[in-house]
Order: sequence, then C-alpha cells, then structure tokens
Amino acid sequence: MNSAPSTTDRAGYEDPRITRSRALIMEAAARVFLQRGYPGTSVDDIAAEAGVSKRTVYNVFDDKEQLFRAILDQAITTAERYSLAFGATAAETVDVEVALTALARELAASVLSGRVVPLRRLLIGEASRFPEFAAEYYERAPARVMTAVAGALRGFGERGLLRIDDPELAAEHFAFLAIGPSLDRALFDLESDTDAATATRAVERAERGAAAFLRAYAA
Amino acid sequence: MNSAPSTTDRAGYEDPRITRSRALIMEAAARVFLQRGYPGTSVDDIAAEAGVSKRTVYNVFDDKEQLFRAILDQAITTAERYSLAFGATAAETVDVEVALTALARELAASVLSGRVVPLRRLLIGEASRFPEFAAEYYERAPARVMTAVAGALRGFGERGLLRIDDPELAAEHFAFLAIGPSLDRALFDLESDTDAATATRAVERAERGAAAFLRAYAA
DNA sequence: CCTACCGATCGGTAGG
DNA sequence: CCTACCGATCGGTAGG
Repeated sequence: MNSAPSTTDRAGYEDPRITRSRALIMEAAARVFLQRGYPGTSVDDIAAEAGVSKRTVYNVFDDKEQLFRAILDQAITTAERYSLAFGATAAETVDVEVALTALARELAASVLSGRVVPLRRLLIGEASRFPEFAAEYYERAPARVMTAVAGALRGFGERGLLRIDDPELAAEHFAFLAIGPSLDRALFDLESDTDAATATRAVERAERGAAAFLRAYAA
Repeated sequence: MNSAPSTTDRAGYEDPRITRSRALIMEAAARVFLQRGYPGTSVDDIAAEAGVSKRTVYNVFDDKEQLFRAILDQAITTAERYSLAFGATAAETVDVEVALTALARELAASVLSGRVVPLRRLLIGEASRFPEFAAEYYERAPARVMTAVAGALRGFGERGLLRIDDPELAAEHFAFLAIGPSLDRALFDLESDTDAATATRAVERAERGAAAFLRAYAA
C-alpha cells in the first residue's frame, strides 16, 4: 500500500532487503517525528537516523506524508490490539473497588508512558495540515479504549455493583477522573515524558480519581 | 521589548504608526499561526494578512519567534484576567447544585469556544521546539483557572455544602468531569471548532459532569 | 550508498 | 538628519 507496487511480486512476497529497510526507516521516522515534529523533521534526518540513504527512503515510501501515514497505521494497530485486551480482567473481579483501582492504574500506565503522549502531540500539532490523521487516530485509539471501559462498567452495572445509567458517559467520567489532569499537563510538559516522579504522581492521581468515581457511581 | 529600542523615546511614547502596525501584525499573526501552525506560517503570510510589508514586520518585531512570543503573552494576559473573575459569582450562591452547574457551563463556554483550543493545539504541537512556551502557558492559564476553581470549592467545603478534603484535587475532578472529554476530542477534531452541535453537546456534558461531581463530593 | 542537483520557498536584509 | 515603509532579492535549505 505504502510502497511502490513493483517492490512486491504477485504472490505478495517482498524483497527481504526492502522489508528490513522499511523496519529501520519506520523506527527511525517514529523516533524523529515524535521528537521534532513533522515539519521539523527532514527526510535526510530520517535516512541518517535509519542508516540508509535518502534514495532508499524514497524506494520504500512514496513521499514524506506516506511515511507519516505508515507510522500512524502502526500506532493505531498497537492501540487497537491493546483496547481489545483492556478491561478483560477487570470484568471478572467481584470487588469493584479493587477492579476499578487496577483499571485506573492500568490506564495511567498505558497512556502516560511510552509513545502515546508524544504521538498525541504530533497529531494535535499537525491537525491543521492532516485533519483526517488526527480524526482517524482519535476514533480508532482513545475512542476504542473508551468503548472497552464502557463495556466493563456496563458489566458492573448489570451485576448491581455500580449504578450505571449511561455506560459511555460513565466511561468518560472514569477515564478523565483517572488520567485527565495528568494527560493534559503531559501534553504541555515535555520533561514529564521521562520523569519518574511525574509517573508516580500520575498513578496516585489515578487511584484517587477511581475513588471519586466510586463515590459518584456507587450502587 | 519586542521592537528596536529606537522606536520608543525616553518617555515611553511610541510612534503611533508603529503602534498601529503592531496591532495589525499581531492580529494577523494570531489568526494565521492558530490556523496553519508556526512552521506552516511564513512571515510573508503574516505581512500579507496584516496588509503591511514584510519589512514593517521586522521593524516591529525582531524575528518570527518574538512575534510568536508576543501572541502568547497576549493570550496569557487574557487568560489571567479571565481566571481572576472566574468563579467569583459561584462562591456567593447558596444552592451548590445551581452554582456548580453554572460553573461547569461557564468553563465549557470559555475553554471550548474562541481561540483556546486552537492555541492549545499550537503550543502542544510546538512543545518540542518551544518547550518553555508550552510550560509557561500551562502554568499561567489552565493552572490558574484550576486554582480559581479550587478556591470556589474550598468555600463550599467550609460552608458545609460539599465535602472537600483536597481542594486542588477536587478542582481537577470538577474541571475534567465538566470539560475533559469535550476538550480532548476538540484537540483532535478541527471541525468541532465551529460546529454548533458540538458546542451543544459540550454544554450537556458539562452539566452531567457537574452532576457526577456533586454525587462524589456531596457533604 | 553518495554527491549533486531541481523548482520552490524559507527567514531575514539590502538599497532607495 | 531621522524613522517607517516599499519592491526586490539575498544566502541557505527544504522535499523530492
């Protein structure tokens, strides 16, 4: 899809050298895009970071935008896989307080660590240039996680452990009580990406957010 | 500060032509930066939008970055003025449900309309290039509003109308229940900026968020 | 894989 | 003489 058709034969096999180059380039591009932004990153930067020539980059990807698209697809795939697993364990627990506290911690750990926050910065910052990228990511990543949370909360509601009238709204309340303040601040504060103290505070906030949710939605 | 010292005499008077040019340039720069981003905007674009020559832009501002800084200062000043007034009326009310619902609506209206969301996109997107701009904005705008909300909630707590142990945490819970989901989505969805249906849904969400807060923090 | 190069455009500055 | 402003163009770099 993202590469020239000629690099793949009719049976779908790709030259292993291209496969290897693609992986190197995508990893390098993700690293550099997330750090310096889309316009702040030149294709030369990516090629140098990947240890390939610029010409190789253009052999594997049509242009800079398609490379961005490939990075986004990869991130969305990861997020979708994650959202399927999310909350699966929580739904089996009988102690709703324990389950929701664990769910809040899990949410904080997954959203506030790794590349999620840098990717959000990138997509939000480029939303005017690539509105469809930002919108698609939102629908296929955070919105899916929200749906998974809503499903778990509906389960608790049906078992009489919580009072849930509107699972989608309740999921939003749960998620934003748990990680809303931490996430919002993280978007503006680059240093927090690697700061251990920030991570600790985020987990504590998640726990206290879950506690507030439990008070608001107690059966 | 931003202009050459020679344009202002010892008494602080500035050539009225410069004052007028500065206003034209800043309004144009705010419009274009917020729409197309910092690197996506050329100084020529700004000059054209302001109806002045590029040379005039460089007579008033040292460079493109200082112009960005001036826009940011203006936005921060507006936000600080707003945060001082915020919640002043709420603290006088006796009916806490009415007061908090009004506060939530007020928060939604002020954050989700106007230039706040586009400015957030700009600062978040440029956080890697201008980390101090993003951090300063956060501390002087959203963080101040949060402090104002915390003050109002503390007042309700002291009057026995709410159970508030930690006003700062409670303020975060209130704010993110009220506008967290709407704000997060707005950052990714450019069309929502001018969409009336989105605004209506945001107000409804704010009201239901305030209701959840009241359940969690009832005395 | 490297150097060289293109058409276009950038931020910033020259002379008048 | 000064400053503000103009049309034109600088050196350097972007994506391709």
